[in-house]
Amino acid sequence: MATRSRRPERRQEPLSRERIVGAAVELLDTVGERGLTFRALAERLSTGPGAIYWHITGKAELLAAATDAVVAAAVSADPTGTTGSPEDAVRAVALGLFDATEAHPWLAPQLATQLSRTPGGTVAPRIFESLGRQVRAMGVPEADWFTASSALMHYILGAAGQNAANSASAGPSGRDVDRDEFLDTVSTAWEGLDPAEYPFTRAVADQVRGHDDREQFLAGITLVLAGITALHRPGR
Amino acid sequence: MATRSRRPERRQEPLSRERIVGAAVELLDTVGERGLTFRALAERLSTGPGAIYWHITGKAELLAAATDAVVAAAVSADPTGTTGSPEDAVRAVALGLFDATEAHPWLAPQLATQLSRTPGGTVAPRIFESLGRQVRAMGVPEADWFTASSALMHYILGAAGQNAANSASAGPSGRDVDRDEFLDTVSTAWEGLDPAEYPFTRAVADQVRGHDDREQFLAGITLVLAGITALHRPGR
DNA sequence: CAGGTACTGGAACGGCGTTCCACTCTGGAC
DNA sequence: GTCCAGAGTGGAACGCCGTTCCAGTACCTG
Repeated sequence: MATRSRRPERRQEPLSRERIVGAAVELLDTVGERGLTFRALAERLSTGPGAIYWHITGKAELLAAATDAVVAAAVSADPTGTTGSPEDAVRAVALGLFDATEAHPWLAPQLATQLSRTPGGTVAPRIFESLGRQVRAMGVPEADWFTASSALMHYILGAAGQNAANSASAGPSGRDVDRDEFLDTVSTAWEGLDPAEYPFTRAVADQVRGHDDREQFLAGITLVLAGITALHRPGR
Repeated sequence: MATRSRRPERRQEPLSRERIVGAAVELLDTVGERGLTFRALAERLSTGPGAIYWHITGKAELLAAATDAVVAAAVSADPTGTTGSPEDAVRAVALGLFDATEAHPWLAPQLATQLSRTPGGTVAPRIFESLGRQVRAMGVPEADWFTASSALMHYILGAAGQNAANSASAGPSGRDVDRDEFLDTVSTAWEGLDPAEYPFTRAVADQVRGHDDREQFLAGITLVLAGITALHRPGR
């Protein structure tokens, strides 16, 4: 069966950069960053560690490629019509990244490492472009494009990084329970801080309990957008 | 010399958590994150790897302690009088962290990893407290304290993480040159992107060249502060 | 069918985090 | 002054990692 003459299929499917990166993402999602080893990756691909090095330079490139693949999918997710305002489009991009960091808990630290160690990479321009277009559409003057877009990107990356610890393992139903448990733990820990040194943190500790990360994240976006409007929008 | 009877000094100075963390920070600063190994640390402390484990659980705790030590020093740096406005105090805290990530290039990725993996740690409350007090002083109503402080913290951490790649090795004089070279590289890379996919990024590419990171960072802070004022300050 | 090239995968290397344990040193009991 | 329990030390060893090496295989070209 299948065209024998054209593709006799060496083994099953030839190894390729794409297949390797895909397997790496799966491995990261299931067993975490420490579980991604070349041996485990080789076993999953039914090959040896050496074969992988023909397609990938090393672990750094592997992680970069995995990060890039996930980010590319996240920011290019342009689901329904783009009928909304530029502000809504910014929110959509931001939420795409936020959700990606929740779906892939390894993403946030990896993003930070990537961006601070290899700023010439493909990840930063991808995010920057998606946000910048909307900033331009908001009517911000060209001189302020960079400042406004950077501020948005920095807030998004900072916030996404923070909120990535929640989704515990992979409970399909117990997710909200885990979340509440987690927030409760943090809240309790903050309430137990030294009153002399942490009066403010203690005062807001119970605002943490039961709050919605997504909503909180969006509130921050709104705040930054308001700042852009207040400072960089000429006509008012 | 010295009181022989009281402290005969076992070797020179007894090993302690403090001494270990201090050496770890020095090692991180000089040879980078990959250079911080238990063997190198042991050699620097004139001991063996095993002795370190009596004081520190493992590498994770070592990195957490090093991060915490640097952050604590950064946010508590309260130099001149606090006569300025709360907004200026926010800027001071933010710059403290910004400068810390420049002085310790390993800090930014470490912060992200720390905060997303161990949010109950001491690092987040430290930063949150410093910022939150000023938010309160700005007259933000209590219900918005958490949102405003979080937004500030997220922006600061996101931005600090981004800008940490610049200070190359340790050139005492050639720092600005390195900076300009680095920005030039990024700018050139952005100009070389596909015009169809990255029109916006290409358009702002030369704004990157020769800009001042610190100034840019402060512009973002101003932007977030403006958002807070616009949205959360009752009497406008 | 011969030869070259693209690709494979198992074996091996150096170095890492961590554990183990024989040992030293020290303060308190008698 | 003697002794001892236990805190503290540090070198050796273990298992696993990223990476390299290379003999071998499968495919394409002529």
